[in-house]
Amino acid sequence: MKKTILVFSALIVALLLLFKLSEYSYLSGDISIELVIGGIAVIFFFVGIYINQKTLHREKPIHPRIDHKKIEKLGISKREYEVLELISKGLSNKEIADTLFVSESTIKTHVSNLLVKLDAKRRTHAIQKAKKLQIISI
Amino acid sequence: MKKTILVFSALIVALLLLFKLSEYSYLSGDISIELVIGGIAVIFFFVGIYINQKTLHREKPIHPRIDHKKIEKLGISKREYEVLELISKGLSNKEIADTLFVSESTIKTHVSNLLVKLDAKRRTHAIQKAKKLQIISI
DNA sequence: TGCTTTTTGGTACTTTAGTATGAGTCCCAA
DNA sequence: TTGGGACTCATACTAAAGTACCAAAAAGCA
Repeated sequence: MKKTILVFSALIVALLLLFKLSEYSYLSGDISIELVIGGIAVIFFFVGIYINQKTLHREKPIHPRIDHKKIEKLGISKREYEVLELISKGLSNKEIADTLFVSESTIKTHVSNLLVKLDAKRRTHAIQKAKKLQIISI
Repeated sequence: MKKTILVFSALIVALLLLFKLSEYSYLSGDISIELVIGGIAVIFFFVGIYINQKTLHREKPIHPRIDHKKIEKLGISKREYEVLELISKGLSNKEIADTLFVSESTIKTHVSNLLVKLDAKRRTHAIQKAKKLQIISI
């Protein structure tokens, strides 16, 4: 955040300096107005690229986004989704049960429902399908 | 590619138009030169962002590659790796056996060895670990 | 050619996973 | 207040998965 403010402050200063420069250049007749404008255009073009690069680098890791609409469409409930996430982390039914403070029977029910909803034969298959549907972010 | 050429052509045209506009505006005295330059700066700033956005989107999918050196380091053999890939696709031992034209016993042996080498408790855990180690590309 | 690793396969078990079915609780909307 | 969905849990099985141990081809290598 602080860096962003600094960059924008620098930009404003640069802009003001360019104003003065262009004014001076034009009045003195050394440089044509077209060159000044072209130069400014090029400079700000690359400044835009630079700024975008910097901000994008922090958004990249967020890239694997989950398709919440698809989860809804498949009729996967909140609890079932939690189970799905833990399955994808490689936990057993017992471990998932302990994590969510419920019995293993409950987890088995959730898993069975998940397999139907994801049209998967096994939990590994469910992982692969969920990943393909961009429902989970492995 | 064609789109890129179109965009750049449009940019050049826009630049030329701006030249003429600025010239006219300045001579007629309707708009101050500062405003023209400022406008151009802002426009090209966002054009830079736009261009960068477009080009970056095509570089993103190239990201997931597999670390062959890590596979070697873990002592995973060629056949074991094939099995690992099929596990990650959600196949059962029997299905893997049929795919590779060997018996299910053989696959069980391979899977057991894989679990030891990947330090995983289950096949789902193995998938997660292999993904984290960038050994497979789910 | 002898030695090692890989790949293959088997038997015998134990442990997880997954299915089917039924049922109780809670909450929310009609 | 009643019906439906979500969550919970249990029993009883069946089906995979995984372990342990052994052993023999096949492939690679020195």
